[in-house]
Amino acid sequence: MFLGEYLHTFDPKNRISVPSKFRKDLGRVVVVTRGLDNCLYLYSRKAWEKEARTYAAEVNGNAARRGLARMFLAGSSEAEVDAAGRVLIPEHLKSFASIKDKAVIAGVFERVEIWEEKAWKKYMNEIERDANAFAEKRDATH
Amino acid sequence: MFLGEYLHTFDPKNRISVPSKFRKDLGRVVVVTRGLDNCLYLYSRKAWEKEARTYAAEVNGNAARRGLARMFLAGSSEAEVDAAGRVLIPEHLKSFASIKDKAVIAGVFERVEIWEEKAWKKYMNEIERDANAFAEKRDATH
DNA sequence: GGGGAAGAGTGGGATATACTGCCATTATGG
DNA sequence: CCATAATGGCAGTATATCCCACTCTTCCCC
Repeated sequence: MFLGEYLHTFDPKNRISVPSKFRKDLGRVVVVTRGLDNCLYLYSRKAWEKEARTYAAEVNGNAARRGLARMFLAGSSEAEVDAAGRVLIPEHLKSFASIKDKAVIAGVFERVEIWEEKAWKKYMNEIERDANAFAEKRDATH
Repeated sequence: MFLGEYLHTFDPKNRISVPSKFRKDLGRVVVVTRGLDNCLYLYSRKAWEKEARTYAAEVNGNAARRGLARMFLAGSSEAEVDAAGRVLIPEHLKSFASIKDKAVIAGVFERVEIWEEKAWKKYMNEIERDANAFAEKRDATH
């Protein structure tokens, strides 16, 4: 279970350190992929496989499902957490999330998210402002 | 299981190198064929046979199935990965995908796809733009 | 409160490997 | 038999991967 938010910086080789509190649950092998709202998702190997299986079943589905499956699967990158607790993020994922060097790493229960610093702040401001309205909408679907 | 995306370039003789991470799973003998959305599919011999069998069962199906089956089966071309990790792509397949020299090689779980660089970028941009909407829709089915 | 130690986050250098252009050798066909 | 194309191999360059080193904070013990 991942909680909290951390501000870390990429080194010149596109590596970023995983918050130490997340390391145990993430394990040695992790998977990064494109996520919604222009952030990156970081999963433990096991958690990722669960997601991946549902997408893998859709690579021959209709255009929309096919597209999402490609975005998720081709956007995935398996990486090992190195001895210093860092993971390597491929260039195309880093640029997908518009990250230069500062990034927010946020724990969202069962997955970890990586956000461009300013995008995170902007998003959080909007959410806070609209929190009540969101709660109403969300409630309506249940 | 193939994951990730790579940008490689064709040499003057229509050969392109397979990302090193894909080589083990693809094996020495591979099959290239026409795919959906104007890209090429690349399979290991074994995986291709499995796909081919499902299409073969449809050559007498309705017009749409018949068409897909012909496109897939007639478009197939067997190739060997050479010692340097390259495969030769027939001219007619290369031009089918509108490839000049730069191509994106994407791992999509059980198959590999080869896209013209710009076509891939354009496609991904569209998917990204609509991703949230797709996810909403998909969510509604659960 | 101060000092020390341990852990966390960042940076950099060296070796290995991947990719690709080029050259040689073999096949092909006129 | 020559010309041209196709295949296979070599080697240089760039990139990635691994490992080591430093700083700063935090926590604990004295």
